[in-house]
Amino acid sequence: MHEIGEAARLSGVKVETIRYYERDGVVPPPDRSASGRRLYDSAAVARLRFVKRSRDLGFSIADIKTLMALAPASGRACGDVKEIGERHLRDVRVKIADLLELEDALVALIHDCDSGRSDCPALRKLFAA
Amino acid sequence: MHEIGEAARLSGVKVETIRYYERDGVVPPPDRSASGRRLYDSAAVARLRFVKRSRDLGFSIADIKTLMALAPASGRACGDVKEIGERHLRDVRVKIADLLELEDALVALIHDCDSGRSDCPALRKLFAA
DNA sequence: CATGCATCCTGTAGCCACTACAGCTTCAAG
DNA sequence: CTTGAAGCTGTAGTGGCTACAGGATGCATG
Repeated sequence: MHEIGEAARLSGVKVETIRYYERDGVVPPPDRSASGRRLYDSAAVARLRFVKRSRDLGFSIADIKTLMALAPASGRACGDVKEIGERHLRDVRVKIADLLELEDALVALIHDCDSGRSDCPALRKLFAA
Repeated sequence: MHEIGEAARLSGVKVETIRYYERDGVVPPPDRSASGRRLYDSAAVARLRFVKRSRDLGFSIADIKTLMALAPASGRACGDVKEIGERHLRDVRVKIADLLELEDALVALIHDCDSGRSDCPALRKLFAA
């Protein structure tokens, strides 16, 4: 059994964030010690790690709740997981495409800028009709 | 002189967002009609368009405030603008790199998933120690 | 002149996923 | 027995909007 600080160290989720996840219903409320401190067993720590990994992969809290609910299920689960993953993958690819366009636009924007210039081409472009 | 709705149409910034920008100090408070309605001249509309373009390019509100302040200045301005643009460009490139990694990780995650499977490899990976 | 409807106004609350206090209690070490 | 770290609850703040509620105004029609 681990107190919240150790659970944080073991899972990579910060203490405040763990409490937030509990409030938000992402993870179930853990047992408490006689004095009211949260006590996490290894399954609870594994759940926190699951949430951490999923967040690092960019899944929303809503998606993670769904994934957590699917975890103990069987049969249909894997297809549902795949669907969530593929939807997220599509979102990520859209974001990448957007950012690549953005990159080009930014390069073009500041291309002719120079510290000595009195008439800034970037500002001009941003202000142009 | 345009009321806020027309200013919104001309600039591409939504009505509520224009009011938010005013509250936040991104754009100065415009003149008012006798009955208290906001009235925007073409310079004010141009400022809104400037903010819109900059936001579309991913600049933060804080950066946009700086850019707006630099706009009327001369001499040093263009170098400062370039600096803000380059910093933002670096951020964008970091985000692109992160998302490309994420893309790979997601592909790997759901690669072996299938709707018929009872043991989901994605969930397994997320739960793994 | 009255009615209706669009548009405007202010002020406040909600979104996401945390993060950061304030003010308190508990626990282990010295 | 004191000190300091770590725990607790509850609330407010972050960015950049968005969405009401509840009212006033302005313009076209009957």
